[in-house]
Amino acid sequence: PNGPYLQSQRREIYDKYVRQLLAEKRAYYCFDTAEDLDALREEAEAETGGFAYRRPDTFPTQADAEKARAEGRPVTVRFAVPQDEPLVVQDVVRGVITFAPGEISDFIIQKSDGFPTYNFACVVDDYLMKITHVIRGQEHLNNTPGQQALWRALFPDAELPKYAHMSVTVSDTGGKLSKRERPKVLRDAIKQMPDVDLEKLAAVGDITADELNAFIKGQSVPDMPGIDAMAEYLGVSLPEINIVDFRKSGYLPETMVNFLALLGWNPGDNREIMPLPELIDAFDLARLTKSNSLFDRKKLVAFNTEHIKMTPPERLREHLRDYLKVADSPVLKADDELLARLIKICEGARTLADIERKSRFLLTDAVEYDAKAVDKVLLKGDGLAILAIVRGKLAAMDQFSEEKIETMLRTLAEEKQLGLGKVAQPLRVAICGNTISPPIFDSVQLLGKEETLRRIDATLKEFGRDGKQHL
RNA sequence: GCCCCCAUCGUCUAGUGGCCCAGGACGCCGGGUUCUCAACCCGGUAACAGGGGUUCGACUCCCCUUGGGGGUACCA
Repeated sequence: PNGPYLQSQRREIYDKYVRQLLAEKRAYYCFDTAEDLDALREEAEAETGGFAYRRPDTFPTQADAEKARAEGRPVTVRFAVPQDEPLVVQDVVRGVITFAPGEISDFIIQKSDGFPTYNFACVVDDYLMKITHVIRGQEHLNNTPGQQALWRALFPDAELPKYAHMSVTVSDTGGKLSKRERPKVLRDAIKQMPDVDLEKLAAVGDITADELNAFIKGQSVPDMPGIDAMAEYLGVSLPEINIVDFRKSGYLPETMVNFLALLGWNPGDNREIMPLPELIDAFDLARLTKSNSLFDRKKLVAFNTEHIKMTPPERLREHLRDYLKVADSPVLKADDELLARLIKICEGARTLADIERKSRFLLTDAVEYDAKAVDKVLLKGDGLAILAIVRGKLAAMDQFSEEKIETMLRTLAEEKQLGLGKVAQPLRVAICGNTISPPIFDSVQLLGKEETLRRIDATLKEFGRDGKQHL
């Protein structure tokens, strides 16, 4: 009810408060160009102190401002920050923080294009929108004394909102967890690949060869879609940073909320894995942590495993479907019933991507053989011979249920005095091309008798000398 | 450079002067279970950054050092 919420639509509101400050001599016009300010900063640096804008003894008048504007000089408005006493910030997580007089210098509240700066707009907005708590990252702590001084000048009778400055989540490579990490990883990867086709790569990223070159040299960064496309083309996996990255990697929304909540906060007991309602109930501003935290992806995966286990089946199915859409997976063809079944037999999966990976073979026609798996399971030892026997047994079955398939395979293994693995693995590689799949009995049953036999035959033909070797 | 914040196992953290030769979780290591990958079960490893104070007693309070992070824009 306090809108409009677009800054461009709130210009009159901000202007009103700027005029008020100007009239009260708590703000003043400035006509410095960018070059002027650069020079001032350089000067200040030479004197080893920090830069502080020097307030003029007498403030320019409205007429001065109009004249400057007419002459084409930039006109900005600065807030005259109270300099007679320290600025004290009361922070919910950090307590009392004192900034010495002079530490916060007069900052711009209205830009030369007439727009308010963030530090001004947020104060006006917080007041008008009746904000009670300002909860943000530590990077804003140094803005706070200025903002609060502004609040007191503008709304002396109104109580300040509560301020809570949270710790920052840092990356294992040092510094804030930042979007810039993705391009950086890609750039380093490209440098490691001497014979990459740069022309093709630029085309994939939808940028020019020059732009790609500048990117590799570290002079510029293309937009994210381009970065993503190039990474995919090169087979480089980028660290997840944006929330969509985590979605694409198969993490549940519940996992992200839970994990992120525990970075810089804890409930005070040993609880970690919590469903959303419990999390909300347990949350308390007073338990925010002061020190920075590092984003540990291994622990994230563990959290996701737990959340996949505790999410109700129907809900998990919806999450899976969302994931499959994002991943553009062939498994998307599966109906609700099949998806539910896949979730069930993939029990213990760590991410939705795990489920997808294991289920793929059911929804694709061509089997992609993993060379290592074929070599180890089929070519070395009696894999092919056993597979031929299994084929015969499967072909002879009239009831094709998981139970019957299990009984058959176990009996066969016993007869041949082999571990079940010796019998199951060749079959697994034959139907899905690698050694990773749901339990073999379910896998075979879901594939169906006809298709299973077809794939076994194709495998025997592809890798067997005559396809009729015997044990 | 200057200003601000922070400092317990590898990581996230519990701990607010005696309950702590420091608890939990993830990881890691070892073992068990097992048709693959996971999951699961059992066990283990591992920390109060350093130095000064204060106190009968410091992980806990104070100071310094060191280290990490943030800010230093007519960006948000």
